[in-house]
Amino acid sequence: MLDRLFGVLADPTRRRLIETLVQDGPRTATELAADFTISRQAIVKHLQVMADAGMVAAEREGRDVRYRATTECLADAVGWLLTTGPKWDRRLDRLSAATRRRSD
Amino acid sequence: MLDRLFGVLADPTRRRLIETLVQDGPRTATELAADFTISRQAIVKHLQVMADAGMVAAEREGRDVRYRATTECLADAVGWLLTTGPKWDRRLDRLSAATRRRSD
DNA sequence: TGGTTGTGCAACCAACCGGTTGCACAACAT
DNA sequence: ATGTTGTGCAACCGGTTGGTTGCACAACCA
Repeated sequence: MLDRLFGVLADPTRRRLIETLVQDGPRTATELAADFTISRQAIVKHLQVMADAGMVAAEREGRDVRYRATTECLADAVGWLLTTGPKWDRRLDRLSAATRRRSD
Repeated sequence: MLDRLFGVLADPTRRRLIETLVQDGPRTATELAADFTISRQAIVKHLQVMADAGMVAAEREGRDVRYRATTECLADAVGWLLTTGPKWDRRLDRLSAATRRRSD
């Protein structure tokens, strides 16, 4: 799970895809491809990897497939950073403490 | 930078290496190799990638090379998560707010 | 000095990855 | 019914990656 999550985050194209979906809302692969230099199929491949990691969801609308950024999927990533990080970096320690204090 | 950082985090062996170094303190490659099933050279390769990402530092002591987890290297990773995440997940939004409030 | 132990370097391998192209098929518009 | 447009699938390609083995060399120990 963490593997796929961080794996997605490790690729700049994938980060850009996420940012786009988060800022501009759900888009289809062909729409997204217009903003990128790579082909639609390459985009689709990325989106499938991302869907596999639980970071986007594919929703069919007639002929189109609209991809939406999935919320709450970063919990594991942040979780790992905040459990391993503190012993490591005092700044993260404070951040981790802040999380515990403000969690609901 | 983010690429290499998340790239390191995406590999379970590398995460285990980090956890080991963080918890048990600096270790040499041969020492580490004893706790893993893979060869020393494989460990060294991982450590080099991690050093390249600024997550560990290699320090020579006579014949040995001791690897130490580098502090403050997660700043960029956490930074990205906390800038992109908030628009995405309300829980991260609160966390981000907490960071800004408590930063020094 | 000679043996032991740790590191460094290089070659090699199979598998994976990011990307491409080509084409079939499904759905919409006219 | 026909043309257009979006999706899905598969093959293919070069580069990277995680791992191996073998060996040379440097440093410590006796």
